[in-house]
Amino acid sequence: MDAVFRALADPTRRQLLDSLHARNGQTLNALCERADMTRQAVTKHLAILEEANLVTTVRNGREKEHYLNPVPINEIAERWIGKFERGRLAALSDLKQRLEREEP
Amino acid sequence: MDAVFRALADPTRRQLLDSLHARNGQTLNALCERADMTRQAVTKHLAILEEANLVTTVRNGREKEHYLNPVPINEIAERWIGKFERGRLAALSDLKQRLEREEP
DNA sequence: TTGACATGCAACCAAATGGTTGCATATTAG
DNA sequence: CTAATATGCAACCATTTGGTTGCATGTCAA
Repeated sequence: MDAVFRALADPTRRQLLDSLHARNGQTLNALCERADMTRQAVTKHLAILEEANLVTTVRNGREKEHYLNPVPINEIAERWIGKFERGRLAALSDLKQRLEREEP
Repeated sequence: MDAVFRALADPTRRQLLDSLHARNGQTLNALCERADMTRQAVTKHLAILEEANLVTTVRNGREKEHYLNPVPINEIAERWIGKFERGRLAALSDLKQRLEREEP
């Protein structure tokens, strides 16, 4: 879970996920074309995404296909974000009340 | 949005959000008691959470109350995570169709 | 008023991060 | 076979990050 959050923290990595979301199974070089950095930098980002289980790879000859795995994102949405959403309305009205009390 | 993702990347900060979720409006010292670091370190984390608009503060005399703001988390859930969840179901049904076609 | 308490600010430090370059390896095409 | 292509590995570097210590400021209570 921590690995997923840290993987999502970087905009470049989110852009890579976006790219895979648009076209799944892209090769490393294909992903590099859309990114403004060296291939090796992209490789590092992909390794972090893989470690967070957000990307799965399949070796195909000398190429490596990258597939998006949305399960960890789904888990975060359900197990972590859901908790805060449930408390959302209550917290907002609570904050509003306190602010109004501050300024009579 | 980027600030929110980066703020959520650190486990200490997520723990602070948890703490505020359990008891909203806590003071800095109160938040420090649950954290295993100096007050100044907690201050820095809270500043990052504030900059991401995840935490709002109200000065109350010599104390400062911290309130959780779940709106940015909600926005991420709706605008960003939702996209991948939609793709997930599509991918699943796609996989299901392929499997069914594979095995007639 | 004075001392204790809550927070703020700044300098400093080690480690992690994000990127580069250079070279190695493996596979496919001609 | 050989050359081009696709990826892997490692060393190196600058900046950011997460933490510390030390001191300053502001507020409440006795």
